[in-house]
Amino acid sequence: MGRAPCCDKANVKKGPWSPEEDTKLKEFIDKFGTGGNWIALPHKAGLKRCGKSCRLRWLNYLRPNIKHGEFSDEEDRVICSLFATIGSRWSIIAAQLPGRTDNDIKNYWNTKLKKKLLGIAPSQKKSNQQQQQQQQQQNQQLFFPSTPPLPSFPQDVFRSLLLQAPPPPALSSQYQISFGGGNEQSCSSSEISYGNKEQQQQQLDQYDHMGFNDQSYITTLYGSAAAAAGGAGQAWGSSELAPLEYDYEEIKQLITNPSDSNYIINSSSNTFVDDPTARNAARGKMMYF
DNA sequence: AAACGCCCCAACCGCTGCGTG
DNA sequence: TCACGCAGCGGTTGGGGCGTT
Repeated sequence: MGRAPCCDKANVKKGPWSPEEDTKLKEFIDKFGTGGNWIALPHKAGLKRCGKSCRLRWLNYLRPNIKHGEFSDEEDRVICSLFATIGSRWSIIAAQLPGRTDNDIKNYWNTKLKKKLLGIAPSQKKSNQQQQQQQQQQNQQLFFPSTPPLPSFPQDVFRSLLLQAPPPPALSSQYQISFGGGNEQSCSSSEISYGNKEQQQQQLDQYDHMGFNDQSYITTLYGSAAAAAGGAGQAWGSSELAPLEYDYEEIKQLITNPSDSNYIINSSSNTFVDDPTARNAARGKMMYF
């Protein structure tokens, strides 16, 4: 049996909000707040809407200081760098952009920024096959994005470094492998280089089989390193974003000196914590793409 | 002017995690 | 420990707007 519906679907209005409904909702919340109970709010406010719908309308449109309109280059940069690091965690990304909502950013990414990054002109007519090819290219590029521009790394040298890196003794072997990073939560600069060579080699082989290459690993590390440098040990919300301009020597340092711990973003407190459970959970999402 | 197709975005849907009894 | 209810989140959808034919 499924979950009980949050409201009586037959008696709630759906679709676009009218100005009158907006006014009712805004005036009610201005006066009484949400009371921490969105389900009860529409009834109290005299709205024939589902509580979830009210919440969404308030958060995405009515609440104060919402910023609409064009995204700046700086906002683009923040979105790109965070997407490269944590993937489609829109709420976390939105927390870095005052006035922007997760929905806004998600829409902006899906409709504009992604295409902008990939250099896709709008309204290009494509066959199904072309569309499939483009989708594959997009998947490959987006999880290992190339913006901001990545330095060029010698692939064989990187693989060699990766396999030679010493495992930090404190870490349990079951958490030692972490490739990806494009859409998982782990944000350690050096966890990619940790321990167990056999498992690492297996993972490398697996990624090779999936069509990723060593440049992808570099890209992954690049994103993770930026996040770790900017946020490790600090409250995520208050940390300055790290510059992304790591050169090869810096990346090499990060790989060969795995001195910091593994950090996972704690999504409720927006802090970095060393949490094996969370890390393991994040790992489960790694192959999602 | 009409038809068509694409784009964008507000809103919805369903899932997950957390708090509570 | 379990079930339940809720808030929050991310993916998806539908329809209006707009450009093109």
